[in-house]
Amino acid sequence: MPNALAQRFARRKSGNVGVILPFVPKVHLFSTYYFAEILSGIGEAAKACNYDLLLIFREPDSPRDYAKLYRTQKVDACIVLGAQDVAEERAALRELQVEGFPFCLVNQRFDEEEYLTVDADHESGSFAAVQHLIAKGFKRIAFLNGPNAFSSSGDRLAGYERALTEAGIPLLEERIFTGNYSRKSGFEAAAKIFEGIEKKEIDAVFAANDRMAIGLMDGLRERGIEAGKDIGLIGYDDSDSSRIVSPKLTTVSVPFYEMGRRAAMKLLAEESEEGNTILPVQLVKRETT
Amino acid sequence: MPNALAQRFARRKSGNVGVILPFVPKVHLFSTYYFAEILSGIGEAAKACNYDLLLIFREPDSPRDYAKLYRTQKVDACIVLGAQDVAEERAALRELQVEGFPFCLVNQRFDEEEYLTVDADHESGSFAAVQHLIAKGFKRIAFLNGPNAFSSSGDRLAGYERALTEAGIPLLEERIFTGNYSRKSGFEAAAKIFEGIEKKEIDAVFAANDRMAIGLMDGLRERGIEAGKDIGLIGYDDSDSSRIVSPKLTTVSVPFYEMGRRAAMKLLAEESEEGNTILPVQLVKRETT
DNA sequence: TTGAAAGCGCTAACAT
DNA sequence: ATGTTAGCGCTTTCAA
Repeated sequence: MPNALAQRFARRKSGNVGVILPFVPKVHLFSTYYFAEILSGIGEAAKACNYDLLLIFREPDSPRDYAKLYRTQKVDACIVLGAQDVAEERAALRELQVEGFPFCLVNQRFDEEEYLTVDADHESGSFAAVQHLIAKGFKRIAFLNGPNAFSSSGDRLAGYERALTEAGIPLLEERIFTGNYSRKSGFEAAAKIFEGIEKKEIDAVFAANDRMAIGLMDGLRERGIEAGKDIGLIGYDDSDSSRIVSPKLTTVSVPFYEMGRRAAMKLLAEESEEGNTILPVQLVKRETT
Repeated sequence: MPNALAQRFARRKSGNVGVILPFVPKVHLFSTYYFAEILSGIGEAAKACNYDLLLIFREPDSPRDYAKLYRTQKVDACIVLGAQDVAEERAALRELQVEGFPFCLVNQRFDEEEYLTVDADHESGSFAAVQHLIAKGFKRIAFLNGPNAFSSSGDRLAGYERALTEAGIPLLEERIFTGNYSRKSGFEAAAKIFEGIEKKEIDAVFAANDRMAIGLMDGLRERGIEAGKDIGLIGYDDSDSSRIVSPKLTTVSVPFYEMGRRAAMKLLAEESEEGNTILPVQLVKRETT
């Protein structure tokens, strides 16, 4: 039974793929459907390619020294989850690129850069969601987006705008709200969105993820507004919660598991695709529309 | 910047803690609150002790050769999640013990064995849950348990029995049902439990986890029975879902994060406790009771 | 206190 | 094809 440590040392290959997990304050990290699915997908691919999975928990204070993982030979490649478009992240990723350390981003793009990326088509997903609301007769559609440090937020905004524009519905600044993808931020957005509903300026909401949509549902319910009855509501992710909540949430299904799998494949498989992969998403119609 | 591979090779220490994850068919593994929380807790402790986390995804067909992980020096210690009391598992763990390979079980005990273990007090949790139902005036309390390959299932049964016995309520075999902790199995149990409700033989249900409780809620709703109104219902785990579902589920909160952290500490910290650690759980009263 | 050197268990290059 | 050996980058022991 060969000693993997000696083997890897002699080969100068760690045999590990690192999975870099973002720090999510308060919420224990994996409590989100999102990471869980991606991680499982990565796990499948890694196993198939005979790699081990090293989990890297980022910390809030510590610098993002991703390159160190490669220099110390802890990993041969990394998958970066929850990367954000902020200066420090850009610098850390750029360093990897310059040094030739292989990595792949999941669900995040940096448009000017030529990074390996696996993303989902959030522009189309948002377009389909908003188009569905329009088809259901809603005309004053608000949008509760996430922080724009995530490319998916920009993609969703673009899809929202395109759907409205194609339908000839004016695009109003005051119908766009920003949360941080947490349930709490959705709950808090209910105050302002309720005002809009009262003033007949909002008759439906498209939220950028299920957790915010569910928080919003709760916040509106406290004010006597029932999603699916008094207003239309669509979430995003098709998480377990979207099926459990009542009324059941119309949402957009994202192939997170497959995204994780493909990201790992890009790094580890023999013949792998280059550049950016974009996977399709799908609207799932339920009771809130 | 020292080469960790060379360092570990020279020291004959991998610097890795393995986390052995059970294979859960169909359901992508982490989609459960349970593992997510435990894993985060392990991550915190591992980082504090300067260990890296190696994720080991078990496969359905492959044998449980845990010892190989140590022999090949992939890990220095392991935390076993979702261990089951079946022959193959017992043999694999016994081998680790005999060889002196350190490991810790989470949420599972093997009573005759002296393994390092971190568990929660499910007997007390179940007792409190059933006692609460009794206090609410329910008298014909059914129990939807999980498979008895898990020690927690046995613990919960014991708590259920003790609460009934102390209240002088007869223990009836036909009020005990078995699922497999999946939402689907809860949903399916609704058929038989509905019969019991119809016959006035059941007026409340204690389910061994939230997912089964929620599946049961849905199944009963299809038959016109509303949890919290027509029957009492208690789940277990205090997962996110229990708060999202409506009516909100009364449940038992388990410190999964802390359990993971403590398990890792037992293996990695300088001065660490021996044997079995049992952490308290807490009843969380919500709308279904 | 500082420095030199053997050796960890493999791989890979080379020689047979 | 098969066997031999240097060397991977550290740690640790032992000598100076």
